[in-house]
Amino acid sequence: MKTVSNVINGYAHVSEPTKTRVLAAVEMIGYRPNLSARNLARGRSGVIALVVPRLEMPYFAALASQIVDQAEGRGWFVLIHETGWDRAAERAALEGQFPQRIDGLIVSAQHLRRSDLEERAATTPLVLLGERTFGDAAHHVAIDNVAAAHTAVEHLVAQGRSKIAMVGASIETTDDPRMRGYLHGLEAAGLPVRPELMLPVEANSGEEGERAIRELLQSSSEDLDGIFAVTDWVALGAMRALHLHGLRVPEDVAVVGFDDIPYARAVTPSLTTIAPDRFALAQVALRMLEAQINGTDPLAEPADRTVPFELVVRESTTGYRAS
Amino acid sequence: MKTVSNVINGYAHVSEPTKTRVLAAVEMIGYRPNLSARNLARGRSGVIALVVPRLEMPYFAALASQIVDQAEGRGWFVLIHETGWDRAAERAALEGQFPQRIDGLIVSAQHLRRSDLEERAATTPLVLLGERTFGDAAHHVAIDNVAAAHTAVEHLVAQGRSKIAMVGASIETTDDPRMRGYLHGLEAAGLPVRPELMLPVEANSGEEGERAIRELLQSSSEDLDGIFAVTDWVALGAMRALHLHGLRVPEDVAVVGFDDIPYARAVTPSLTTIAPDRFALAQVALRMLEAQINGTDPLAEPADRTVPFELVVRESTTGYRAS
DNA sequence: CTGAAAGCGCTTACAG
DNA sequence: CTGAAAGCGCTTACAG
Repeated sequence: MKTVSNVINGYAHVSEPTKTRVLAAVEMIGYRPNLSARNLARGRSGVIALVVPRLEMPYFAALASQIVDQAEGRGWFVLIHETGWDRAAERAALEGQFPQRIDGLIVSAQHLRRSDLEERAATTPLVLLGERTFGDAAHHVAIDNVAAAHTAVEHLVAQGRSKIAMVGASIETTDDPRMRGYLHGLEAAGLPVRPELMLPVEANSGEEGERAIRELLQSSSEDLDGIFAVTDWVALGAMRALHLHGLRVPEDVAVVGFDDIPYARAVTPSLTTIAPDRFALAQVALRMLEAQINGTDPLAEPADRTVPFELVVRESTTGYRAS
Repeated sequence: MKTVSNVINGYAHVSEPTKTRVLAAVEMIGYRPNLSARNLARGRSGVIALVVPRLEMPYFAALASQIVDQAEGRGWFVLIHETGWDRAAERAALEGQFPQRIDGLIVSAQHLRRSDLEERAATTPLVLLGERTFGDAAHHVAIDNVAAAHTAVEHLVAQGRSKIAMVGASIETTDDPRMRGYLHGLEAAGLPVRPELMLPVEANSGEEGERAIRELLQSSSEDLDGIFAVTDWVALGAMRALHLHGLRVPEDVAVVGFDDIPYARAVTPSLTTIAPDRFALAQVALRMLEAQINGTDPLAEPADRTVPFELVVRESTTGYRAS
């Protein structure tokens, strides 16, 4: 019994011939472990939860797709749970209020604050995703958002743009990393910071992006030639406002988005954007979770980990090529 | 023991006072059943698989989102599995080759044939989703695709369009329901069928949609004024080709898509499309699966079920309204 | 290195 | 209507 278990679980201390015999038997009868039983015996559920605002949003769908794939390899199931951008729902998820016991939790938080994490009662292993960092309050994985935003602005400057607006929901927060990257980018190019081009919106939606740009264009100062949108979705809205105002992309105004959702390459003009390395994001998040669950490094402090990103240049900044 | 179990599972034959006492105790100690143990005892895994080509595609993400939500209410987990549009992967999924035992299977098939179902060895309860029907070879849920395509064409005709192309991957199949709806639509309007406007593509992708329309425009007969695309994704590609050719949507050519993915309302112009009732789709699929799993109607023949759809009219057919 | 035994938390005949 | 007992398929000290 124990020997077979040792072989199945890849533990040491099994003689080579015995191992071979066990494996042959496994092969012959087509044995596959019953995960319910294993989890019952181990006191685990075998399930991790992935909490996202809305699975329907392509960025989260793509992320979920990566996590599902990679979790499968570890014998974990992924319970996908949606918060609908609601802070209360995010806090509830933090406390592990699921219809099923959960071994770990990956949360893509939108509204969570540091205090939410400090007040957290649940001890379920947790990894946070997303733009905001929480210092040592939780394990966290993301791209370097400051550098990414800087890169986006740098690219706009390289296209000869100098009046570059930024649109996004988190813009009023002084320490928002993407805004800091935007400011660094302007500074590095020797461009002045123009507060009237910093456009905060209620939410990172297409509707809000459209409204922000429309209002800017309708106001007196119409002289912008570049837009950095904090998500592709916002960028699509911005492009709609430009179009309705009779401005061409990129001839009049160049646009850069963020996320590289599938539609970024399907729209006309296709969208230049920041593409996070989603595979790495999923991989690192799962590793951090695994380490916590197995207690591999129980003393390890919560850490911020960074994964690569890439600027994908498309038509919204460089125009149409001959086809 | 048995009594508590009866109460928890909502079985009959428990006296009212006893029931109240049990429930009070449950409440007090915060008892929640351990699903691993329950499933082990019941000989189930508590997991159903949802097989889709690619979760990243917004249509499937939206569908998955519905199914995940509604499955949760039944105490089921959803294992999401991707086939990458590969027929072999779809067949493998049919045989239940998962890393975990599965109680049931919902498959959104792209390339499956009737023979694949007839040859199926696995007996895991199965519900198929998608355009194609399989007669009595399997349980199946979908919208009435013939009627939906007919509605799309009818709408184009109502906008004064008469030279209406259809673009899609399944178009060469004579019995493709959307093509039949397209033909009915033309016939009902007294319009001639013009084979040169029926554009088959390799896959329902943006790239293919774009290529098909570009080639049509480059050929001699340039006189089209309407396009019915079998998916929104294909429609986006078609709009790109029109744009690059200097044609305006909808002034020169009106476009109708299919699926109502989130981006249909974010693009410029926003896309008129067929919106399947996704909630109903998920609901019916789960009910059919549940009936099979519980053997509620073991004698029931596999059945085709239909759920509602709706035409959502947007700018790609009626133009921009004053904002 | 390996076997026998207990136990994980449920469900389900089986008595009563 | 309700309790005692066995069993679901694993894992894990515990002997040897």
